[in-house]
Amino acid sequence: MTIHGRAYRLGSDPQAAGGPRQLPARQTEEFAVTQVAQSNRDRISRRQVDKFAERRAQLADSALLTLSELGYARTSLREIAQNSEFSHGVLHYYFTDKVDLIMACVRQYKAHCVTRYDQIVATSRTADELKLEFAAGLANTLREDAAMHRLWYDLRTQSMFEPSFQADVAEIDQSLERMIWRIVSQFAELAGAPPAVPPDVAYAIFDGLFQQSLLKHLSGNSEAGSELQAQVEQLMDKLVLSS
Amino acid sequence: MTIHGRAYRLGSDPQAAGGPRQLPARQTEEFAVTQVAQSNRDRISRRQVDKFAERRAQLADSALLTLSELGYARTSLREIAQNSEFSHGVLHYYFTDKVDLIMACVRQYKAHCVTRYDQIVATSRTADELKLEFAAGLANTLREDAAMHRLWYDLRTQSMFEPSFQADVAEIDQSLERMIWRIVSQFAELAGAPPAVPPDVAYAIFDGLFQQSLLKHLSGNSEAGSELQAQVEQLMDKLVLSS
DNA sequence: GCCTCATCTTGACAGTCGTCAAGGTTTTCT
DNA sequence: AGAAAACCTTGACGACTGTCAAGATGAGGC
Repeated sequence: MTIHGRAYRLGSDPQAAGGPRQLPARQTEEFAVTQVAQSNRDRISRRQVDKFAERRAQLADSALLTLSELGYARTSLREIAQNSEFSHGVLHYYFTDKVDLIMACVRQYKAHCVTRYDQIVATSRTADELKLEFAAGLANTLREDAAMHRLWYDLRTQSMFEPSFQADVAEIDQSLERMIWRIVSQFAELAGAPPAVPPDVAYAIFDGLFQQSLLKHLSGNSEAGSELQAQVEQLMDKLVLSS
Repeated sequence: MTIHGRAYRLGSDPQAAGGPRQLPARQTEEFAVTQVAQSNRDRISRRQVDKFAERRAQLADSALLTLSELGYARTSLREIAQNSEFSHGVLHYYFTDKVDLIMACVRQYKAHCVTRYDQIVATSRTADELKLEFAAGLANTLREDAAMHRLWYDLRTQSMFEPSFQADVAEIDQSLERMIWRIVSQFAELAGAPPAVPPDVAYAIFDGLFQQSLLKHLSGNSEAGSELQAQVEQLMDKLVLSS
């Protein structure tokens, strides 16, 4: 009756692959259950789903560390498991396959990353303040989270070869574009001048700058961070139309 | 006496790993050879070196095709050999290991790529002409050589993980930066205004734009090429200081 | 307390990987 | 022509890969 406990992909639910066992899916097939038993079962299965999703997140988090250290090409499931507190079998229990795991990692990454500058956007009172804080924030994450950033570029490039990565990667890329646009448009508003470039161009510019700086930083150039900071400060002004 | 025919890495020669057999290296150890015999031997070994380098180039070319189709993570030496007209053993005859092969590919790529716009730079008579031709050229190679470009981004990202890739990748990236700068500085000169950004920023901007467009193109957006073209045309004017 | 099911470990499978050695084939030199 | 060296093929090795099944372990509901 019950699948003996392996993760499986739910056709309808593209996200967290639907809880432990197929309990939530099975409910609809059940016949004649009392109202109270039904709601009881709901409560239970929801708890199970939560636990399942929690461990998935925990494993994805751990996998992110390994991936960011080795890169996609050199990371095996066994290596990921070894850097977690579980054995390699668990991965196949919580993820249908490697792609499923990697995608969970990508989504986990997004959660960490995408709201990074919203605080700055919300609190900055002048265009200059926003510009300086943004530049400093970029330089800081370049230095602090270099490994994670290179993983993002790695996975994004993988999506150019692996169609199964495309959808999720594209979605994150778009939310990064929106993140950048919140900054640029707010900067333009504070400066009292319209933006000089559309959202996708603004994102491409900062993404290109950041990637170049990351390359320099990871090849041992310790000035890459402050250089990026200066570049961003000088560039921001050019992204709004001066009167 | 003679190594039985395997490729080996020469400490002094970082490039094509020094010819067939160790002949060129052995000459210095020889004692008492007549002048004519020496020059004769030179002629011979040079021909052998040429042949050796030729086949290396041929194999690297073939490998580039496979790599650009599958990406670094999914390309094996056996797959590369299968897409060439040789067996998998030859690769180990002409290349010391996988890294050696990949680096040969990267250098091969550079030869194809780096002078792409020099013709345009040399013949354009006005700033507008240069701008339009450059934008059209970028859009064209985006469509025609998409697979090769994604491989470049793949390998460049690999260099963030693999230190053995760093030197060669950095060198190519710098010559790409110079390529872009030849265009921008010539554009500025024709426009009669100084460039608004330094070389590294200019390169980062176009690289970012191109990479975003490549992502869109490879995910099925058939407008990516013409969008890139329009973006570049609009952006070029902003890269020189208007009076 | 038992019983059930979720969870996790262990071990194994069929492949594939990079590498290398032995030997056959072709080219080159004398 | 014969010898030597260069070139290429074949087959194998140990290690590693993703995946999966069988079973141990543990917690929760009755």
